[in-house]
Amino acid sequence: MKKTILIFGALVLALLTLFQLSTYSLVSSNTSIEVIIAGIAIVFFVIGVLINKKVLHKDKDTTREIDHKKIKSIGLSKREYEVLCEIALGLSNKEIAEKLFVSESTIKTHVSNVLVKLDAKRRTQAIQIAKELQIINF
Amino acid sequence: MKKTILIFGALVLALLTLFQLSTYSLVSSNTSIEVIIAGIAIVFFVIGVLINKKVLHKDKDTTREIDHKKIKSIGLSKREYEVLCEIALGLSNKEIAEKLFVSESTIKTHVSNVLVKLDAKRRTQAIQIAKELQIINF
DNA sequence: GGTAATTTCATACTTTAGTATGAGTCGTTT
DNA sequence: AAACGACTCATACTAAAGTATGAAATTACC
Repeated sequence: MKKTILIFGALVLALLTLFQLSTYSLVSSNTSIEVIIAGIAIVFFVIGVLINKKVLHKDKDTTREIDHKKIKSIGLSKREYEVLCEIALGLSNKEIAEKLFVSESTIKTHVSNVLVKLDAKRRTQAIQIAKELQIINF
Repeated sequence: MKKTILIFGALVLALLTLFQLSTYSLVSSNTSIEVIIAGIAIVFFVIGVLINKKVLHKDKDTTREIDHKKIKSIGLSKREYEVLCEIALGLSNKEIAEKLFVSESTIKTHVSNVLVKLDAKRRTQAIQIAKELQIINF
């Protein structure tokens, strides 16, 4: 947050400098009017694009980044979360068991725990809920 | 596409007019230099923001809009697609049957057809595949 | 008007998913 | 050391999901 304020302040300063420089150049008539105006136009155009990009980029991030704090607050263990991710990829219990080198019984236990903690009745519903909680990537 | 070119042309024209107007105002000294520069700056800033917004908006649309043509090319019927969407929402066959006012048998038939057409072994995998094909919203 | 595709439903069956319970192991914490 | 949480596994069971097959009604299309 402090960084943002600092950058913003520097930007304002730079703009004021540019402003003064422009008026000075015009008064002293060292440079042609068109060049100054074109320069101003380009600079502000770029600034507009950059600011807009930053704002929209933040939006995209918040909708795609996974919320690790929420995972803990829900009470999902590391292994349970792993299983949840594999479920979301469309794997069966047997396939998950083979992928994680454990028995299918173990996966069933994990799945049951995940369903309880996410308050879901089925694995498909768990996927949906996990997505809404921004716990998994989609 | 023609519309875009037309708008772009109009924009360029408007900018040139503004440009000429600015230089004229400066030469005739009817307006203060600062006001003109500030005006130019604001106009180009806004233009930059708008253009950037349009470009990024298009990106978002392409990643989120569902591909109706692909649904047809896969061979999914209207009802089968409906069922697919309900599956993605995490509903069971029974719940889907109640929501669409048909029997569970019917839903099972539709689900089987969907799985074959999407080349999926399970409904969870069907969700994943449908997502990759940009057939359903996520 | 006939044909094809869609939608509907049923029955019987196999497979997968999910629940309940109990228990052993391992690492951490107190 | 004892207690705790996380991970593992098994067995036995119930519930859903998915397959196969056949068939009737509806709709769409030529």
